[in-house]
Amino acid sequence: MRLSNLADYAVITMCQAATHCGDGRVSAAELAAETGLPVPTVQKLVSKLTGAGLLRSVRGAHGGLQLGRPAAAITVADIVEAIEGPIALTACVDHVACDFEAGCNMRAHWPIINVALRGALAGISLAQLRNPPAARPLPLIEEIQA
Amino acid sequence: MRLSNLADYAVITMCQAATHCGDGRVSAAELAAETGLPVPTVQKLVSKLTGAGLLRSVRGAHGGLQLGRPAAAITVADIVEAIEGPIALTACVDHVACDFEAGCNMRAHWPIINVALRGALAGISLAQLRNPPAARPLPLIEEIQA
DNA sequence: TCAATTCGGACGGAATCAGTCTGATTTCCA
DNA sequence: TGGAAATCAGACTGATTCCGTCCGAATTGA
Repeated sequence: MRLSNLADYAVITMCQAATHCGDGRVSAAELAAETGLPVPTVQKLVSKLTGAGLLRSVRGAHGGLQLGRPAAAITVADIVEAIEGPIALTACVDHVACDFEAGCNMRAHWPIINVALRGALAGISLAQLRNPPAARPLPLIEEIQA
Repeated sequence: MRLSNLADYAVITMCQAATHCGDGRVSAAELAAETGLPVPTVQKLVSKLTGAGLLRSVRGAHGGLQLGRPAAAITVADIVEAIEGPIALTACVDHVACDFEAGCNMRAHWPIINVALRGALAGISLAQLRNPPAARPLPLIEEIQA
């Protein structure tokens, strides 16, 4: 149920990249130095984030990285999905057959849980991360149901 | 971001145990046979579930297991927490120091995400699992924010 | 007192993940 | 146009965690 370390690092890295938004390009080595993460790890993250379109890389001398979209258009859900793949708590939602379906009535319930989780992650943009969170937290699902 | 297999199995096992609610006691071996899970695995699950109070075990001859509370008072969140510990996506919410706090503004945001996730799991009781889910799914967090 | 049943901890194998390294590609400058 | 610099991209190794299994101890009913 824990987020992988790489996904956690990716959020930190993207957050740091956003602070260089107006500075032109940033190298992966700079991001590593500023965040304290190992350089090869940041390179690995950057590779996946670029593939997902969240970062845009320019190779060659004086190359570097920049955000692929405005910070407000990048959410935590986007970053997590770029590193870990689709956001889902169980494999059975990925259309993979489950060996224990006989005694399992959860199949119809997991999508609801997954949507709630993804919604929570998608509700936080990179732009919001640079500011303190809203004073009023999101309502609880329990309160909504009541 | 995936639920561990054991947590998934625990939900299935509890669901099966609930079907024996009126039959007195059930042995772990019976639950294993009905769900198709390995017997030792079910025993391990039962041990943790009993420790959390979700199951009640009676030792000795003609012993067995029964629900520790009414099915309506046991939620998926309870089961998952019994197996995996507190529901949280990142370690930093557990009051564990994070090495990368310098460039990390996520600290204030994770509790919101965690609460939303736990709420989604806590909104589904064991009694509900035996019936098809409500026709109207829960609202998306995105819709709530709008 | 004996037999049946469960609980608890310890062990081995497997899979996944984090981290490191080396090679290929691209661009700028002389 | 050629060389050099800086970057990205993929493959590999080591370690951690997790799953599944087994065996001994404790408890209860006959």
